[in-house]
Amino acid sequence: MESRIERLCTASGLRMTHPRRVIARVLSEAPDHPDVQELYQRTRAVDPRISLATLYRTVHLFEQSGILERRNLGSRRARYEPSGEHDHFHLVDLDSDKVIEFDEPETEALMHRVAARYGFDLVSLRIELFGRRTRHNTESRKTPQGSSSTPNTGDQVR
Amino acid sequence: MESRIERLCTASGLRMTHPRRVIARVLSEAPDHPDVQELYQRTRAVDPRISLATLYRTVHLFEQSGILERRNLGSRRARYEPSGEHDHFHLVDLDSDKVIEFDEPETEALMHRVAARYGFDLVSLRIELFGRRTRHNTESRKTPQGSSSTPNTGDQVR
DNA sequence: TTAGGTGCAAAGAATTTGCCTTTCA
DNA sequence: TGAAAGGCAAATTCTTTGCACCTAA
Repeated sequence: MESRIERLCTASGLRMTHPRRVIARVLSEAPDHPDVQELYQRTRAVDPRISLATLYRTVHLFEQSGILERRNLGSRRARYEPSGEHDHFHLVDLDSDKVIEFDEPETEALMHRVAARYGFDLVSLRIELFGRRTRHNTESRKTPQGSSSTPNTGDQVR
Repeated sequence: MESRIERLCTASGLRMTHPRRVIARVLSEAPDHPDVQELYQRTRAVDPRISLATLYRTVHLFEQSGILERRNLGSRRARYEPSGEHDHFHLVDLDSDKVIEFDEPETEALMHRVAARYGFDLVSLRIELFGRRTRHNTESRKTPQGSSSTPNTGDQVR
C-alpha cells in the first residue's frame, strides 16, 4: 500500500525505485524527527541492501522536492521531518532530546513584520526552545510526563 | 592593550597564553559572526604559528566559560559571537549570509510562557529568520542597502 | 618548577562523490 | 533500451585527540 510520502513523490514526478519506496514508507511512519543514522537503521530493518549513500541522496532529493525538511535542533547531525501542513516550531527536552512541536501563528506574523522592518522578505524562520522539565515542589503537572530516562537520538512527543 | 574578551578571560581565571590573547583580540575586534576557518585566517594574520587545533580548543574553552556563544545560522560550520550583554535573535540575508541582530523582548517572554505551558523551564532559545532583501516597485527603502553582491562567509550588519 | 597549553599529524564523525553496475519507465 | 538510480569505497569537510615539547604563573 502506498505511503503518504510515496504519494507526494509520485505527485512530484520522482522516479519511484525500490529504495525510495522503502525510505518514503519509513519516513511516513516516523512519529519523530530522526537523523540519517536513525533512518538508516529503520530502512535496514526493512531492506538491508539499501546503502547509506542512497539514504543521503534520497533525503536530499526529498528535501529539494519540498517533501522533507531538515532541522538541526542542537545536535551535530541533521534531523528530518515531513514538510509541514502548517508551520510549527520546536521545543527540545535537553534531558531526552525529545521534541515537542508547537504553533505560534501570532509570533510568526510578528516575525514577518520584523523582517519587513529591516527591508526583508521572510523566506523561512526557525524558533527552537531548549529546556528541561520543571521540577516543582509538588508532583502535580500539566503535561503527561514522559519517561525521560534514556537520553538518546529519537524523540516522540507530538 | 587588553581587549574586552581578554579581560573576560582573566576575570574567569583563565591562564592567559599568547595564542589565547591573540584569539581574544581577534574576537573582540570581530564585528560579525565568524566561523572557525574565518577566525583561523584572522589569527594567522596576526601570528601564523597559532594552530587550528588551538583555535578549536580555545573557542571551546571560551564557550564553556560563557564568553562566547556558538551559532549555526543555517550553515554547516559553527559560527561564534561574544556572549550577549542582552539576548537577541538573528536575521540572515540568504543572498549574502550577512546577519542582522534584533531584539524582541516580548517574544522572548512569550516563549518562556510557551515552554512553561508544556511543563518546561526554558534554558535557551533561538529565533532565526532567513530572508532576502525586498525588491520593490520603487527604490525607496528603510534600511541602508548593503552591497549584497558577494555571497561569502562573513557578515557585517549590526 | 610544573600543571597546563600548544603544535603537529593522525583519527573521527558526518556527509558527498566517482565509478561501475543495476533498474525503472 | 537508455537515462536515471544504487552500491561500494574513497574523498571531503569540519572537528577532536594523542603525544612530545613548551610556557605562564
